[in-house]
Amino acid sequence: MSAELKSEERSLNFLEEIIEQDLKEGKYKQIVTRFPPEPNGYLHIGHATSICLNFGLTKKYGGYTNLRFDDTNPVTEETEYVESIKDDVKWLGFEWKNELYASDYFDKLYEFAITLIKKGLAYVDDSTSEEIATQKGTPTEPGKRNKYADRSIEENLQLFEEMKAGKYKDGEKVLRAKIDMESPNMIMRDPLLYRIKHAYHHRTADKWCIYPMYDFAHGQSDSIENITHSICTLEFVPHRELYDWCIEKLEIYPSHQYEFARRNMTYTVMSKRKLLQLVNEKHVTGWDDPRMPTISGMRRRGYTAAALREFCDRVGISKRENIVDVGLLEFFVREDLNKKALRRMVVFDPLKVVITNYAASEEILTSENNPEDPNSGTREIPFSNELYIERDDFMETPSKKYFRLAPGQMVRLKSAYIIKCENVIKDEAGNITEIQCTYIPESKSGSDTSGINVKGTLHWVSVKHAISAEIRLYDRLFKVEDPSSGEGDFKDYINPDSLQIIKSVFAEPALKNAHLADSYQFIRKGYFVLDKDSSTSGMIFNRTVGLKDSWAKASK
RNA sequence: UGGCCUAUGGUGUAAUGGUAACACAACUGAUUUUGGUUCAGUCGUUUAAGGUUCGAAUCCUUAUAGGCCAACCA
Repeated sequence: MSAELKSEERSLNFLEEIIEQDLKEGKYKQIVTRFPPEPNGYLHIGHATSICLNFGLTKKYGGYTNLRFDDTNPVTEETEYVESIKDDVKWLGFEWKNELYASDYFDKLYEFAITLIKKGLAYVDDSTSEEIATQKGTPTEPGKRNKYADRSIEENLQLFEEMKAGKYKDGEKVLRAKIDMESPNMIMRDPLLYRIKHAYHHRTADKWCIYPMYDFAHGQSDSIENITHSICTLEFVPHRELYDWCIEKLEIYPSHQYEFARRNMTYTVMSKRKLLQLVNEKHVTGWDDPRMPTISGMRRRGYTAAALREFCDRVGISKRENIVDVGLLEFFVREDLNKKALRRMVVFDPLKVVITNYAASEEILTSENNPEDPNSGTREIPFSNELYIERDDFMETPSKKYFRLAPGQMVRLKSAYIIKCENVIKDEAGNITEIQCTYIPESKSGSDTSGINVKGTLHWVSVKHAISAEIRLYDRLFKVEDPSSGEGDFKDYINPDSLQIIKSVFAEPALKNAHLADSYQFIRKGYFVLDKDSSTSGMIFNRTVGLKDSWAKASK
């Protein structure tokens, strides 16, 4: 409820303003958007921004959003990608009205091309790609039209028909729009509409050997679907002129294109080409490697859909170049997980503690599952006279602000007793092998009558009850904030320590029942989630994100 | 040497001609059986120069900086 209040207080972004204006003027009864991925890679956090935008807008203003695969280039597109994209959109929590494909419109698009030819607005060009590039001029010099532009409508019709029939090899001919070779906008210098590709298409198979270019497919697809607001990223701004030209000449439903700045994030890369490279060259284990900025990677890492949605909403959109701090995303992940994650105790680097005055062999203690959520219940934790604590929770000669265990000092064991360090045992090499402590019986958690106040509380695990698990600690994939902007190859900036594996940690028994996709907070350690690599023989946990650690910062 | 887009704290976004603000980050302090959470506070911003105006982050001009455009990619 307070979240609703907040969103109402929040001001409109420039697209919401446009839409509210359109609605006010009665331009549309409802708005229709689309999310138009090309199935040539997995979706990343930048796409999540677009998804939240497109689906969020129609949810807010009434209308619907289509999922449309922009599959006009058969050589890079695969069904695997189609499936992953659908999974990701669903997981993010959105429902599309129609699942569509640009390839659904290939017949229609072919008709559109014929229409343009008949209007004298398109021609078949026999030039090579090099010739076309040369004739196009440069941003500062106008281009020149070649002789093929003079072909008759009849000839163009016949040649285009022959292109479709497979009479020509790849690259032998193209269909171009006849617009303006001298336009200051390079896109308008007789852009290519169709090219020949004798390639198998993931949906139309071998039906076609000519395929429309983006500029001749996207706007028309929008138009066919009656998209009211076609939202894309800034690099398509110059294409808008052609987008509008096609709609005007074809006299079809006038969809309109609006552009916003793509989302960049620190310490990662966001282009599908680069991500594909990381996958292909095995710098990561796959598209869903938890270090990847992909939606599937983040999901596997333990980021929640709610956190991603909140991130997209709260960061907002604009038209300026940006690189958002990955720390902001991590903030929303922590904010969400703090409310939801069950608390568990896990010791990563064990140091044995023996309670010398503990007479019973063991007892069962209870602890809250999540202090932030009273409905989360409690769990049982076995306690005994032999425990593990974290090695860095003990210091033989502590610094002044060190609140943890040290000779003669007392600490609280979380949900258990206060203990006092009496003796330090070392091996011959001088390594600490064991800490001997006494406990304060009347300091039991929940019924503490000891009157003792301690500054530090430690997590712990009973030695004989501990279960084992593997832990994967992830760090940023790159060492620098913007790997793409530096000199040289972005891969030069890969962080060699982005994955640290701890083969065996000691966990409290309650963790045995961990489920995939359940998030846990390992107390004082961070948020973790069970990885799909886990088997019956061993559990593997991914670190989603660490806890804020002001002590680590202060002690530096 | 063409055209287009954009410039607000460290970062991301507001303010729509009328008091420059919110979140994150950073820093203090309080609370705390997680050095977590929570709470209170501090820090710091309109690229520059002109112009219009009673009044400009906002409108205009110029400059500067960054981005995009010369793929048979999207």
